[in-house]
Amino acid sequence: MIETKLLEQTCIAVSKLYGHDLNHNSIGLEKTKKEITGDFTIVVFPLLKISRKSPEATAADIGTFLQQNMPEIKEFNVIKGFLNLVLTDEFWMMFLVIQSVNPEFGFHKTRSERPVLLEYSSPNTNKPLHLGHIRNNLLGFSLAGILKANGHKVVKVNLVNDRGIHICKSMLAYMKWGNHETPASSGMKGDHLIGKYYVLFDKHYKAQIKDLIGKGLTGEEAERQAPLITEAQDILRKWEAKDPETVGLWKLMNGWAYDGFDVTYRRLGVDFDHIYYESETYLLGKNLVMEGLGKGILKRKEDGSIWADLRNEGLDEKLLQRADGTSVYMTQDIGTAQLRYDDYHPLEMIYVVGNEQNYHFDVLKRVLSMLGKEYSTHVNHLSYGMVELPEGKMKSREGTVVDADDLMDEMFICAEQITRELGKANELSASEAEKLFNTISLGALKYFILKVDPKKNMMFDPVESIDFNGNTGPFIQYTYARIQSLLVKADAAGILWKDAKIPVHVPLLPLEKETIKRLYQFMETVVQAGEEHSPAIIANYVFDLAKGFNQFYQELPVLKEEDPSKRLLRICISKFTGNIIRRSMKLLGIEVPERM
RNA sequence: GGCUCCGUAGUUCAAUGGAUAGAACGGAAGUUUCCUAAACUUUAAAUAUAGGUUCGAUUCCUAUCGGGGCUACCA
Repeated sequence: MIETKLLEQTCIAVSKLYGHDLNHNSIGLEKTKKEITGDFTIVVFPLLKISRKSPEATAADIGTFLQQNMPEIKEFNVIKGFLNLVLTDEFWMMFLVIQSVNPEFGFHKTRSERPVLLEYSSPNTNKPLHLGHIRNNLLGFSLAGILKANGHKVVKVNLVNDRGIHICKSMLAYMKWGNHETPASSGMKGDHLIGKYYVLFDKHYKAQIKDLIGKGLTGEEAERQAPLITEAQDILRKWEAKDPETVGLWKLMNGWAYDGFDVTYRRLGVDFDHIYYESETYLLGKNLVMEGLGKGILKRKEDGSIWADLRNEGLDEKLLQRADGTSVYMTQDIGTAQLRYDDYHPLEMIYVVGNEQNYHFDVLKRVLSMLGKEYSTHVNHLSYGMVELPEGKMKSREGTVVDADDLMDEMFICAEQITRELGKANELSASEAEKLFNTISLGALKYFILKVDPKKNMMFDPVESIDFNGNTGPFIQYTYARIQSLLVKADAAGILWKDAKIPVHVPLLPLEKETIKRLYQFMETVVQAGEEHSPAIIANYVFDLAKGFNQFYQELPVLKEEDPSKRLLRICISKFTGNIIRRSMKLLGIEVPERM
C-alpha cells in the first residue's frame, strides 16, 4: 500500500533533514479533505520540535523530499501545518487496471491455523427471537465474514441457553395449563408456543406474589415463597437429577423451540459451525468449580454454597454454586469456555453479547484467571448496545418486544408495496418478484441495524425505520442494480470491455479519480472493520462508495462517451464499483439484486 | 447510594487529538425527449453546561446537569 511507503519515506526525510529517527506511528497520515487539493495529507505539527522550523517550512521540506524520492507523487501544497500530497494519475490508473480484475482485492491470506472463535446469537429457549437478537445475529454473522476477510479462520458458535430455572418456569406452566398442546395442534411456531407458556408463568407468578403481599408478606418474601417458584425450583433439582419424566418434557419442548429458531435463522441468513448447549457444559463448569474449591481458590459458605471472592479486585463475591448444589449462569460459562478452548485452541474467543452483561464478562474473565486459565486474557466480550424503541426498552415479559419473525414479515410487505408502486415488479415472474422483495426487505433491515456502531445504543422506530431512500440498504442495492444494467447494455451495444486494455495514460477527471480513490479505500476499510470488530465501518464505507458513484454516473456519460479510451475507463470504474459494493454488502450479510 | 456507558441539526446516525463538525430523513427550491428519478443538484439547521491539558479538543481529564445499563442463589 502506498500509505506504508509514504510513512517510510517521511521517516527517511525527517532523518536526513533533521537528523532525528522516528517510527511510523508518530506521523499523522490521513486522507486529504474533500475541499482541498491532494490525495494524502501529512500533519507536520508534531514534527516542529524536531525540525525547529515553522509548520510551513517543515511541510515544504518534507514535501520536496518526498516528491524527489517518490515517482508516485506528482505535486504537493502546504496549508499551515498540513502537507497535501497529490499522486499521479498513473498511480491511480495502475491501481485500477490491476486490482479491478483481482477477485481477492482487499482480502488477506490465512494468517494462522488457530481460529478465532466467535459466539453469537445465544438464544434462550423460552423466548422467540426479537429485535435485540436480530442485532446480535447480524453483528455476529457479519463480523465472522469480516474476520475471514482479514485472514482469520473463524469458528461460528452458538450457545443455546437450554437449562436453568427459567426453562423450568415454562415447563411448569406447560404442565399445568398446556393440555398437550403442540406446535402442530396450535398452528404456532414452536418458539412462539414456548414463549406463550413463559409469559403465562410470569402472569400467574405475579398474581401469587400480589396475593401473598396482601397476606402480609414483604415483596422479597413473596417472591421467594410463591408456590409457582418453589415448584419450578423442584423441577430444576429433578432435572439436574436426570428425572426421566422431567427430562422427557424438557427435550420435547426444547425441540419445538429449536425448530422455530431454525426457521428464523435461515430466513435471516445466519448460520453456525458448532452449537453448544449449556446443558452439556454446566457439569464441566461444576467440576472446575470443585477443582477450584479443592485448591482453596474458591470458598464454601456455611450453607454449602460456593463463591469466588473478588473483593480485593474491587468487585464483590460471586456465587458459583447454590446451596442445593445446582449451578448458575456463571458456572455454565466457565464450563463452556473450557470446553471450547479444548475443542479448538482458539487464538481468541469473542462473545457477541449485549452490554447489560458487561459485569458478567468482567467477572468471568477474572474467575477464569483465578482458576489458572491462561486463555482468560483471550476472552473478548463484543459488547453491543441496546436496541431501544420509541416507547423505551423492550421487555419480553411485558409484551413490548418487536418479534423477529413479525418484523421480517412487515418489512417484506413494505418492500413489495413500494416496489409495485414504482412499477418495478411488472416484468418479473412471481418467484423472481418474491426473491426481490426478500432481498430488498432484508437489505433494508440489516443495513439499518449494522450501520450503527455496535457499541452504541440505537433507536429503532418501526414506522420511520422502514425507508428505502437515502442512507439505506436498498439505496446501495439500487446503485448496484443500475451498474449491472449498464454492463448488460454495454454488451448489447457490442462494446468489448471485458478483456480490453485501458491506456494507463488517460488523464483523469476529478469525479473519475474520486471514485477510484474510494475503491482504493476498500483495503483499509476491511482492516479497520476487523480491528475494531465493527461492521458499521463497512456499512458507512459502502454507502459513501455508492453515493459517490451515483454522482459520477449522473455527471459523466459512460456508454454514451465517444472517446473509446474514456468509455472503457468509465466502464471499468463502474464494473469495479459494482464488485466492491457486492463484496462489501456480502460482508454485512446483505445480498444485492441484479436488477430492481 | 456504588460502578459503568452515553449526551452532536427537528429526527436517526458519522467524524485514528487536526483544516470550514459530515450524511440521511424531514423542511424549502430545482433536474427526466439523455446509460433505471429507489437517482442527482442547491439551501436552512447541531458538539448539554463550566473548567482544565494541548500549537490544536466533538474526541483526553475534572465537576455539574440529563438519560441508559449493572449492582440476583434470573440467564
